[in-house]
Parts: sequence; structure tokens; C-alpha cells
Amino acid sequence: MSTIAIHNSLTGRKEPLTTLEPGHVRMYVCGMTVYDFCHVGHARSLIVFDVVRRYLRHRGYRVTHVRNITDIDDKIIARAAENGESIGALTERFIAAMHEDCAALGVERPEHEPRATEYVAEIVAMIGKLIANGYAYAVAGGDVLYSVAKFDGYGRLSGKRLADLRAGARVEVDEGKRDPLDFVLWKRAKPGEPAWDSPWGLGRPGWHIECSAMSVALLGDHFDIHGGGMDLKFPHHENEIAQTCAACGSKFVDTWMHNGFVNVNAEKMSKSLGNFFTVREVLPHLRPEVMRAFVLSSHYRGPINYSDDNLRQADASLERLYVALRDVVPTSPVVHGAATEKFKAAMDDDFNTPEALAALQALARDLNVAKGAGDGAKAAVLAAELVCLAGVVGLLGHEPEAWLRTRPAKVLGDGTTAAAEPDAAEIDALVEARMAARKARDFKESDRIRDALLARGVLLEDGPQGTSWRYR
RNA sequence: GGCGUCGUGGCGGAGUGGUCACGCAGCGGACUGCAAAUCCGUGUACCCGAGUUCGAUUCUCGGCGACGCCUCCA
Repeated sequence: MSTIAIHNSLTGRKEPLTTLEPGHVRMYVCGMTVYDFCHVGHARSLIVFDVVRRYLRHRGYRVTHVRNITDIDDKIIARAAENGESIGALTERFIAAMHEDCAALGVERPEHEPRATEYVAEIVAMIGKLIANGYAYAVAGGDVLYSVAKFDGYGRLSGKRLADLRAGARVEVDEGKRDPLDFVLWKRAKPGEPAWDSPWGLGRPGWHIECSAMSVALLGDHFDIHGGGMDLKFPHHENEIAQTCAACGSKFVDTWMHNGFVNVNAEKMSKSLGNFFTVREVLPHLRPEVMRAFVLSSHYRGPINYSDDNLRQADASLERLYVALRDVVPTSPVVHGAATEKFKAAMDDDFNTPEALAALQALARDLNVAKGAGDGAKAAVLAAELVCLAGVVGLLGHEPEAWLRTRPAKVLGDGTTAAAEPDAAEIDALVEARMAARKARDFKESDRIRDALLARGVLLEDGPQGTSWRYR
């Protein structure tokens, strides 16, 4: 059996996947800070690791997938205050919204979804260990800081040296900080802020420590895969390594995976640039599967450019697959052929989804050829293989006819939705009328009907079994 | 300034030391009453310069350019 190779950010190279426990992958992926809606950048990360999870399972692994929720931090506190809303109400609202977005995108629920506020005891215990081990120190105000210089491997993940970091440090030195790079583990509460009791007084966790504490609590102090967006590499993941290794004296994570950004006009989609689109504003006009196809059209580590044209192309390539599946009933036990081998080889090679998608396209071609040759049995077998493989990455989950005869509301330039398109009943009636005209060889009339429908977004196609229609 | 990633045909996007990605768009053909879909065919693509090599888009070095991280960020 071939093995899966994964690019490990820690070593910078592709390595065969190994698991500490045979056949069981333990994977932690950094999730959201819940003070706002998910945007397309979050969607990419969610989809990428959803595909990783699905593929590992497809390859026979049991997967324990943890995706945390950061439900306490500065931005949450600030946003709640801004809104005049309690922190709990704010975070519950955006957690629910995130779950809705995930469901819409077909992103499976991970096995565990721990929230920082539910793990304060573990966090406090870990900070205590770090102090005991000499890696952390409490300062007068009530903050506890991590002493970066104490940790040998600091900077290994992000390829940074302490000296370089200090030279470029833009952070002002807090009083009490022994080193400008030291980061906070426990933050003293200001009046009115949510706070938990601790040996260092009332306060709350720093950002990085929650992931260390929760991953260790749920997956152990040494596990297989840790993932997240590229922007988390430094300082977040670097700090996680420093914390967990120093507290537990273990190796922590074997394979680090980082997905690339979603760009808009070649610039990173981000809150500060204001060039982001939320999942919920985009999804009504874009079928979720198109979003997934778009994300998978490029390799997860590279950048991907979010644009109408690229989404359109993703839609078109997906449509080609659905058109191929039209009028074919897939056989029941799936027979795996050459396409499966290609698909598997691609996915085994660091989840090369563009290559895997190419295998699906090749399969669609064979399927079309079989259909053209009238070889229904072969077509049925190929269709089954196509649906099965696509399903592994969460695609082609719809009935082809249903997919081709549905479309999201078209948004016009002014933000309004386009006038309603003809419904199925009306289209069927017109198709009937056109059929009658064709039978009478009144092609002028039949073409008039077809052109009129096309002008309203409906495409008619004459085939051996009659006329079918779809939106375009 | 430090560190890093990347630069492939009209567009998107894989990949490889010497045959082939794949999709979108275009063109020619088959099919069709005409279309659409489909199939077949079609593009002197690999940022620039030097080096290694029988041979480099692929390896090495240098340059240019884009982007990212170094502060919260998926």
C-alpha cells in the first residue's frame, strides 16, 4: 500500500504520513475567533482540512479531528462592548453562524470543538507547569509571560531567529517584560472584563495557550497533525510549540500543515484591508459546491485568487462533470479503475486536489465516450466511480438534473436580485410547444422558442430521448 | 531591514531533466434541421541572465518582479 506524503511546514519537505497509533490520525486545526462572520478565507481553511479529514478516512484511517473555538479575547471583548451585547451572547451568535456556514459548505463537524472558556482549568494548570519548569514568570501586575529565550527551538517552525525578531520588533516593551518577544500566557483582568480565578489573580488566558492546553487535553501531548492558515505559523503556532514542549517535555506535533491565503486582486483577503467577503453574503449567489470546487482547483498551500471569473470557471468545470452524469444510473458496487489510481496518487501526494480533479475530468471524458457509443453498462460503471471519487472530496453530491436545473439568484450590479426566471412548469410547456413545432418542421417557430428561453437563461438541448433543459 | 513563498500558453492551474496535465475561452472537424452538449484535432507555455548537463521550464548561482510573515488574522 502506498503511503500518503504530506508537506511538513516544520521541516519544509514532504514526508510520509506516520501515525503514533497505527491507523489513527489525531489532528488539531485552529478554528475561529468568534466575533464576526466567517469570510472566504476561513472557508478555504475549513474546506481544505475537511478534505484532508475526508481523504484520510477514505484511506482507512480513523480520524480524531479537533477544531477549537476561541471565545474569549481582546477583540471579542471590544466587539461586545461596541455592540452593547454580552460576551456570551456575542460568541453564541457567531458560533451558531459559523455552524450554519459550515453546514452550508458541506464541512463536516469535527469530533471535538473545544472552547477556550471551557478549558480554563487546564490552561491554568499548564501555565503553572511552565512556571515550575522555569519557562514562565509572573509579573507584578498579575500577567504571566512566557520567556522565549528559555526555549531552545524557538523560531524553528517559522524560520526565524530571535535576534532577527528582536531587530524587527514593533511591539512596545511592556513593563515587566524581560524580553520584548516574551508573550502573555495569562492576562490580568481589567475592571469589568470577564475573569477567572488563578494563582496569579483574576484574569484570562492569552491567545496561544488555549490551543496548547486544549490539544493536549483532547489529543495528548504528542499527536500527528496540526493545521491552520499560513498566518498562524508565526507567532501562534511557534508559541504553541514553545508552550507545549516546555510544559510537557514532549515532541508535541509531528506534521504541521498550513494552507495558503485567499487573495483579492493579488492581495490577502483580510479584515484590515476591508477586502473580504463573508460566506453568508456570498453563498446565496454561489452554490456551496462551486465554492468547494474553486478552493480545490488550486493546491492548498498556494495562494488562490477570489474573483468572479475564477468562480465562473470553477462552476463551468463542475458543470461539465454533472453534464457527464446526466441520464446515467451509476452501478451499485463501485468498480475502481484507472481513474481511481490517478486520483489516489494525486491525493496521496500532499493532497494535490488540482491533479485529483483532473482525474475526475478524464473520467468524465471516458464516461461521455461510453455514452456516445451507446455503451450504457460501461457508462454506469464509470459514473459510479466518478461519483464515488468526487464524494471523497465532497463534490458531486447532487442529482445531476437537480444541479443543472437549479441556480442561485443572480445579483445585479445594483445589488438587487434579477427578475425571476421561468419555472419548470413554464419551461416544460414551452418545450412541448417547441416539440410540436419541430414535428411540423416549423423550425422558425421552434428556434424562436429556444432563443426566447435562452434569453431568459434557459438552455435547451435536443438529444436522442427528446429535449432537455438547464439553466445557464 | 530580516525571513520566506512564488513567477507556466488568452485566463485559471498541476507537473516534469529529454512523450501527455486538466478546466475555461478560441479555432477546425464530426454529430445536429440549425443549435447546445459530446467526441476528435488544434496553440512553437514555462520571468531574465549565467552555470551544470548530450539535453533544463524542471537542478545551481545571480537579477528582476509579485506576494506573505516579522503586530491581531484561516
